Amino acid sequence: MANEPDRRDRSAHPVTMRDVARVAGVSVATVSHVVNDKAGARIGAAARERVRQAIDELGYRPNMLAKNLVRGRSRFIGLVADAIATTPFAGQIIQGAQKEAWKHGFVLLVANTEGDREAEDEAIAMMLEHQVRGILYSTWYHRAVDTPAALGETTAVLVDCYSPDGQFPAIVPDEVGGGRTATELLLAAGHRRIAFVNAAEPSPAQEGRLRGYREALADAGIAFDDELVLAVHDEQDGGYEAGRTVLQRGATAVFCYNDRIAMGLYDRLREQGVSIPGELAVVGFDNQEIIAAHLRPPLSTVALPHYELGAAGVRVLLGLEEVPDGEPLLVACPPVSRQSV
Amino acid sequence: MANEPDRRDRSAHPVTMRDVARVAGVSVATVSHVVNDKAGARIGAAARERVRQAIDELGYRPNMLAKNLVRGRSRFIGLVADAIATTPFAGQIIQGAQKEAWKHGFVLLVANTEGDREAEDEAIAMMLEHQVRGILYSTWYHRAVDTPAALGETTAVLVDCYSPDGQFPAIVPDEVGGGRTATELLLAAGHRRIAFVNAAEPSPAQEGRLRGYREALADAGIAFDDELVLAVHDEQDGGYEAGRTVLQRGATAVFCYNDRIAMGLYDRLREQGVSIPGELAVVGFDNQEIIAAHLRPPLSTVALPHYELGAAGVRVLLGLEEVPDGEPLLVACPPVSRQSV
DNA sequence: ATGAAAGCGCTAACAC
DNA sequence: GTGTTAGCGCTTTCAT
Repeated sequence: MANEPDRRDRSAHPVTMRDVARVAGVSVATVSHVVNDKAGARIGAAARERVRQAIDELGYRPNMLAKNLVRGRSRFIGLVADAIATTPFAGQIIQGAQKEAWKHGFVLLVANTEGDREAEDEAIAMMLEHQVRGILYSTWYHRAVDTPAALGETTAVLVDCYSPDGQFPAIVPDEVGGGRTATELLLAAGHRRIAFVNAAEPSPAQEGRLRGYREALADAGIAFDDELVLAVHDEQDGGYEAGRTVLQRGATAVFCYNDRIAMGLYDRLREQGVSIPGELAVVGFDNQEIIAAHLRPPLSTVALPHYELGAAGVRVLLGLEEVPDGEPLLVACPPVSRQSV
Repeated sequence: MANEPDRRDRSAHPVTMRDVARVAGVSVATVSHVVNDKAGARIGAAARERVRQAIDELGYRPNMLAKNLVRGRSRFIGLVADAIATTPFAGQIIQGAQKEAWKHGFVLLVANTEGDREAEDEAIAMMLEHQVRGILYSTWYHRAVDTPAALGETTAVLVDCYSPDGQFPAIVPDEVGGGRTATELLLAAGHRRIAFVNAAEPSPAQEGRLRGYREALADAGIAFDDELVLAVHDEQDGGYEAGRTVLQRGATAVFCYNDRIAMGLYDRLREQGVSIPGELAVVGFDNQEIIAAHLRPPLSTVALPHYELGAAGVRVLLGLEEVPDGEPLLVACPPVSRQSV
């Protein structure tokens, strides 16, 4: 009785509930009941035991396709992203969404579209055909989007983006709060002449972070000095160029729009032999692990909450969390203190 | 006839084939045939047209759950990854896999496990229940893995990792070739004293790249000098420390085990005022976009082919591509020339 | 406490 | 050419 061939691992998986029922000497209904631990149905301990045994004797696995079909809805959540490969950000969104989805018994269907409208439509159609419970539409940086029409056919939630017409619930980082946090990191260290190297192109981040910077300054009773805010076009190169100006204008600290700008700035400072944070304190934004944690000295920064954005996205999608009226839901950007302040 | 409410976008999607059949005045079989453009079945142009019209009048979408159920297999491919969020690498694997899967009409089911065995088992079980066609098991850096038992229940392919017992087909980067490529980049620029700052911990990458380095040197008729190969433990910090030694030993070029080591090395060189590539040429490895493309000067490096790894993974899984006997399939690491050589 | 039967939306023979 | 029919694996009344 020990050298029976083990049926458990054949590739095709034709072990159905009926097989289990036959082996256990019960009906499929009974099997269904014990498999799902149905509350209402009382099954005798004996039968239950026989079923359990048959199940692992045969290596039975429920067939979700059938299960979902009969229930009319699947337990899939679609996630369409515009740039999975280019940044680590999308990965964090996926990760957050996946974990939260799992927690509620859902599975993620992922599609990358590279921002191509046709690919998006195709992805959404595919998800709809799979009867997804809803779709998370996400971008890798915070911005306004023009959503594909097909999104309207299901429950959709925008992640790290928003539609200007407020058609869908949206979840975005709190840029203003983040700008404030970054500035406060510097303020708390006693700095009063704090420069801000901002991006040049307008965006929710560019505007929001600036506003946060001004608010923090105002709260600290420091007059805003626009000599101290610079706008750069490139990231690393811009930071490098801005380095000199910042020094000339007598700043003792600088808040960089993002970590990459800080990275360029570091280069300039190193060349000029100015020490961080001794002679100039710097804080970044984004918390791009690869950069921030490994610059010399490690960069204090403010994190973009991508993981949380993804997680909140599924919560909202599942109706577990509310979003304010027409407004996007704001997720806080927490400070990450390292050694540059 | 114009103010009929548009049924197209109600969230629940109860428009079935039967509805279409009724509206078009045909049978469901006919609808099925036109929807699937069945080769064998000849449908009259008139009926075909009526069906088409009914379809978009009602906003009908096929129900994949039902379709897959009746066919016995789904068109899902599972991808289990150990670190989606921490590096951009996983994103590239996902992206490659997703695109290739799509091309063949498959959809990706993604699960992140953070390397936790229990999470892996759960993920695999879930995928199996969804009747996936197969599973891609991937890691974010090239290494040997001990595969979860449940993988054996389906077709599995290892991506960026391999099982020592060769139980599953595996696809990994060609580290030796990559090491060679990196070295040749330097050789081609006329360098003869080329240092190699390697990682200290043994790994396929650590061993393979070193071998490639030696082979390239040998091919160029340059004697191997072990004074010129350094082993560092940390990445950025290690590179920084190694900088001095490299200079002392009279190297005119250096091949860094990865871009992060190169990043640390850059810092040291900048401090000592040595110019790149004028006084010292450097090449990295990995092609971590964020770092390599934005260092000053931009770093020449060798790319890890994650995208291709993922794509090849699904091809192998689908039986579209063969892997050598017990060996992993090697994917080339192409050079990326920027300005540090 | 357990089983019979209907049916989820679709495909695939096989009739007509 | 097009319709009829029998399931795919499962859940779920409703009987017994």
